[in-house]
Amino acid sequence: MAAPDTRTRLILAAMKLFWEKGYGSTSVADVLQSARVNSGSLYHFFPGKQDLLLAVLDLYRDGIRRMLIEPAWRGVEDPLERVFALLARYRQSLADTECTYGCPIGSLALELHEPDLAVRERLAANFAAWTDAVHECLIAAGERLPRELDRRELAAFVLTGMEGGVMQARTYRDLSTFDGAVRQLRAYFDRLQREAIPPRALRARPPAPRRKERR
Amino acid sequence: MAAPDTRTRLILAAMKLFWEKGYGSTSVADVLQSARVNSGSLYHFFPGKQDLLLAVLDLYRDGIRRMLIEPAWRGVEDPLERVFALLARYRQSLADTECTYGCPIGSLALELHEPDLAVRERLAANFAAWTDAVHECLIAAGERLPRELDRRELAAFVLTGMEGGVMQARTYRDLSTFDGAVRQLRAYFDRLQREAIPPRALRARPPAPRRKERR
DNA sequence: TGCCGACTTGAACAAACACTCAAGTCGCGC
DNA sequence: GCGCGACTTGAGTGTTTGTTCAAGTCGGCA
Repeated sequence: MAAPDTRTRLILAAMKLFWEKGYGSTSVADVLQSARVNSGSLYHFFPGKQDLLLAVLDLYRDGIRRMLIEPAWRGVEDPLERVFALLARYRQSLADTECTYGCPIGSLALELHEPDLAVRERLAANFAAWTDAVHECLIAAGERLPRELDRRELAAFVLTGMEGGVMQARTYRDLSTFDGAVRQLRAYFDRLQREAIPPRALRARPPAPRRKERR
Repeated sequence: MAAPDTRTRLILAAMKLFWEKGYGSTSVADVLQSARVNSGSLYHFFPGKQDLLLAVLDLYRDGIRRMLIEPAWRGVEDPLERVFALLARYRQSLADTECTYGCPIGSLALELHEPDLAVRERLAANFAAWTDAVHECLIAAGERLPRELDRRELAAFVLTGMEGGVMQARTYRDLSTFDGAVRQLRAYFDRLQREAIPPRALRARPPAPRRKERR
């Protein structure tokens, strides 16, 4: 593992700090210190602090598959379980940090009230990439979900549930609302599946398709 | 309407600015200018900026019934429709501001990464008051929902859906994800209700709910 | 060897920040 | 009229902010 060059060191340091402290509360000096870089170098690579944020958001987006989604799906084949495996990953992140760090994109999305178009576009791209992954699962689930169900809308709703759950978990410093949100989401999925089962095949569907069953 | 005194003028100005720009991006000078107050007066009433935030959060909490929930429920008697009337109010707020201002509490909850206990407690109290209102509705719905349903958990899930929907609406600058989240939430509620209907009374439930009905 | 452009260094900058304070105004009880 | 405490005034505090820049290092190429 070669030592990362200055530019990526800056992006990685900014990524970490924006996640931990938010964008506004992270000073350029913080980033410089954490990356062990002088200010001149930063401004050699980036016109300003906001462009550093753009690079961070681009890195999130480019790495969302390899760093987030694929690890979450490893060992989970059932497409609907993959949706919940993704949520479990966020639960783990909350648990590891005593409910302080949740979804970096969501935090930034609500923190930034002055919405430079470039920033908003990248936030949206990150949300879209996340939603796409869930959407794939819902499509792969095929007829286990009602035919007339809007799968894209449901995928976005899963993101909604994750972000809202993370927000409450962080505020209460307690995982139980996050768990409750996941449980309600699962209850909804269960009902959708029950409804989608064609009557003649009722017996053919065991309660849990594969892997561990949890409620 | 008497002119508000200095203290409340400060709180109201801060409330507006924190909503529009967030806490970190609102300077004390902004508040002073907007409230037409000198800095000495502010520090006569409040030890510091954060205590101003505490006062704002207390005001939100104290006014949540009169200013938010009761207006949303006016003219809506059906308890389950009241849940969606509350969501409709947030939709209106997003629509009125071109999807820039959503839920002030949610924004603050994700913006503040350094979580002074006092601030977090008030954020939590605001969430709890909101959830309580929805909880009341779910209890008032009585047997229209499954008996074994955890009504408190579902109430928190409604908040989850609202906050997540607001977050995406703001990011995409588009109401459609918010609407989609509400639609999915309604689909879940519909299924819960359908399931709760005792079989012998199946014919007694018309598609559109009116006031509370006997089973 | 000499030169050039890519990159680094770190002091310096003005603006913005939250906050302080000595001086002053004002209404009210005596 | 007097004194006192509540409140106001606004210039001033020191610090932190994002950003600039002249000077320097260094590797590769002619």
